[in-house]
Amino acid sequence: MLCSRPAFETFMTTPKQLELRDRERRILKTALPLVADAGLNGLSMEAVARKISYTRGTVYNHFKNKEEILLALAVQASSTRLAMFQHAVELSTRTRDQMSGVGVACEDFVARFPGLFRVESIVRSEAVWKKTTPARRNLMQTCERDCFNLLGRVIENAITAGDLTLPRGVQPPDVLMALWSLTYGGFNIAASSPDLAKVGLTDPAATIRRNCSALMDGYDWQPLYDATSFNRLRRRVLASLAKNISEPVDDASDASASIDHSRITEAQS
Amino acid sequence: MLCSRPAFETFMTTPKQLELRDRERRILKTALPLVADAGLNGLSMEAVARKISYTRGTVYNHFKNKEEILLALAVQASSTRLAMFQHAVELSTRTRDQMSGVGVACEDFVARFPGLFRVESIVRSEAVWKKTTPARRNLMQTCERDCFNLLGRVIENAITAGDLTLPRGVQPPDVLMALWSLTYGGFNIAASSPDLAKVGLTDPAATIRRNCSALMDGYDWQPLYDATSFNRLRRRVLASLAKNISEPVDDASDASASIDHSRITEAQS
DNA sequence: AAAAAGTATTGACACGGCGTCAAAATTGAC
DNA sequence: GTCAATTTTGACGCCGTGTCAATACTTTTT
Repeated sequence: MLCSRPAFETFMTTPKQLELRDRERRILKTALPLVADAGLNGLSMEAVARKISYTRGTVYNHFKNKEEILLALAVQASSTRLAMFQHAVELSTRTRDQMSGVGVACEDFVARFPGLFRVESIVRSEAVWKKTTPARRNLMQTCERDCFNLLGRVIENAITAGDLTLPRGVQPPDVLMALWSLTYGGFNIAASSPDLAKVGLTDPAATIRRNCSALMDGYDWQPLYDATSFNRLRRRVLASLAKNISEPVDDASDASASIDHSRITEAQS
Repeated sequence: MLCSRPAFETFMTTPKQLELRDRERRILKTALPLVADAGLNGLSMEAVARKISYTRGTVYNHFKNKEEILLALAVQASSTRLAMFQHAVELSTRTRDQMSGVGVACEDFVARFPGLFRVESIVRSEAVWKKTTPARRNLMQTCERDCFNLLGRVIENAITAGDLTLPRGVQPPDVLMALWSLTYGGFNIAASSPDLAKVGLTDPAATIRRNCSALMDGYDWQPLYDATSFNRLRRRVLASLAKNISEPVDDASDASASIDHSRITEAQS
């Protein structure tokens, strides 16, 4: 996905190689539901191996440990979200609509790939970094930075276009952090507080939507929120995402370093 | 803490009983750093038992499994935060200051008890609920609801006092959710994205502070943000919290159902 | 087409944590 | 000091991890 491999064509594509790649996809596909509904402990090399009818040893040839699998899933999550954000940005010309579109994409991501969303939270909260390879960690960080930069650019464009004027002392990253916190925090709360309805929050996603709009309005980002046009934009973005973005587990085509770490060097700070 | 036991005085306080209670505190005190720096997997009954110089069996007499320990820690986190929020609210008369004070308290909580904050995220993201007893789960939910209600009341008071007028379609819980998302999401992002500084966020806590103020300003919550008076309020709240709120692990005095579940009934939906 | 070289797969091993339970030790009431 | 009640213990069976030498299979070489 994302950074497409230089068109090398048949870069080592013996039948066996293909089988291995396919198995890697199968491993991830198998692992996702395990993590999604029982957390990191729900994922075991044992269970994955059994489900794909191989021995544990074989799974260990693909991933050094279960944290690597988790991180690989997190990379899928991040890169899928990034693709959706990019797509959403491209669908509009006005900066405010671009950012609103990103919000819609975010909501769509959570709704369509709840497992991947869950994985992201787990990766964030648990101590997985220490056990993973630098290669995959970098992949993850690159993804996150790309995402941050993409949205950062939208905000900067808004400023140069005159749609947005930040008050003294507030920088573009601050605004970005606000929107990011609102959606990330919001969806996390929504996903983990079963009875929000009891305290008056019947439709958390709608609340998050409104809050993001309120914040952008608060910063006077033009054109200000208007229900009708927002909903039109929303439908447009959702339709386009549905057409263009598919289940990420099907294209782990370049999960990068996968075979070559049978014996990986430990050298790293 | 919180709901103090009816002043029964010496309600079963043989020396042994005291020893048991004390041990419960020791268990939690021992467990916290384990969870805090290695996640749920870093916490093992084994390790806890060793550290307090008892056998695993004894620890199992106090907590049915490690998830119960985690949840007990989460309850401490929640109730401590609630106490801090209540304290912050009581320190001001104007509703805007009360809510700003809560923000300060929130920041103070994260700064002073990072382990407890970490525990909260883990409890949220991992599948612990299924393995815990209803009693403790209820304790947790009560705590969270109390917190929600406390802040909800502040917002409602703001409306009746005329400090805040919500636009059509926006309810008090929505505003609450916004502030909650901003802080919860923000501190979580700050805690788990090591290099925010590289993307221009050198002081995440300050950013979160600003964002909350911006949001309240966006809703035109009077009196609007003013740097000088905000900082004065902030210092006042911090000072008072430092005096009045202490390390929570020292007073697990009523960790409720603790001894009586040596053999707990499994009956529950 | 057969042998050699290179890979992938396996299953057994040592280890460590979980949760249970009957037996032993301790406690506190009389 | 005795005895019933409670607490503590350690050993058990189970499951998962991560490693590795031996085996099985591919691919390349001749």
